[in-house]
Amino acid sequence: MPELPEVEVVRRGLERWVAGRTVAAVEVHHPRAVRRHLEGADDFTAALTGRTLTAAHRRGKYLWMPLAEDDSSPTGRALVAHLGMSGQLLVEKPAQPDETHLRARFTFTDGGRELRFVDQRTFGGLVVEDAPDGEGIPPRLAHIAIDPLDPSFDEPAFTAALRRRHTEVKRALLDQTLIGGVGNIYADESLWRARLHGARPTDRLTRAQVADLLDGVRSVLGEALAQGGTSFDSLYVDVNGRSGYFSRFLAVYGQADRPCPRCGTAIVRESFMNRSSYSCPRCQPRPRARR
DNA sequence: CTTCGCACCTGTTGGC
DNA sequence: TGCCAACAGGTGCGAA
Repeated sequence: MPELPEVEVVRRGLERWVAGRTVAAVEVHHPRAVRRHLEGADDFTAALTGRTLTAAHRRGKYLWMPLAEDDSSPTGRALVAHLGMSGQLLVEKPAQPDETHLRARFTFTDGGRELRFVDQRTFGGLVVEDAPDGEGIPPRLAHIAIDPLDPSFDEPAFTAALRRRHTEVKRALLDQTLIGGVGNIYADESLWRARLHGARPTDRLTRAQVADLLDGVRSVLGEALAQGGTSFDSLYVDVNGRSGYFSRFLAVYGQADRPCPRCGTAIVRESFMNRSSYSCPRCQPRPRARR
């Protein structure tokens, strides 16, 4: 999945290439792409046709584009998108051949480049829903926490909430109601930077350890964003199809058996929450069993 | 309330 | 060459 840096790269692309344009037509090529739009694909299409997308916003890994005010909708509405594990939003010339996993196409009244939603695994999706005051956050996204790069991120509140949890620290990092935007790659990278094993119990972390962890999260997200995100393959690209370069700078994620950049010890892969976790066994020792 | 496991999909990779 | 298991960057839901 695209995590915060990759989604933010996409948001910037939408802001530049799509915001301010008026939808001419919408084609839904796969019903799963709009499954969260409970009124169905036809209603989804009708809700967007003729409407102007005013801006592009992000909360965690969700994106939304408010629709310009219109007589047909008294309250504001917005096009909400989540990329899931493999979703892409691409801005392309109409002559470009359709992608194998093209799920939806938006054309615009200016006759310029199309917006396409391409999604191999169909875990992502699009929905139109109410967004109070136009620019307000859609209710579907209300449970997603502010991300740590946002100036309004409340560090003391996060620290308290994290230490109140009775779980392992990596689980907490991946919990989007606690902190937005962190996924499997950047959780592992952040934990390595903070020299913490993902299985550390949250209720035993000191304030200093949480501060180190947040420093790790912020620095790795910021650096990844500056590199255009992490792309191992063509599945994670910006709206123009270009890959990011952060994969070169990963210290532990996907680096099993390679030396830790800090101490040279071989990185280990462990199964964790039915997925992979990577860490340095020397810098990030497993916690002792609870007594 | 919190916490956890799994279902939801398609494709690629590597071992036998 | 084929087959099959394991794995891939996420989230929502139901169960305990």
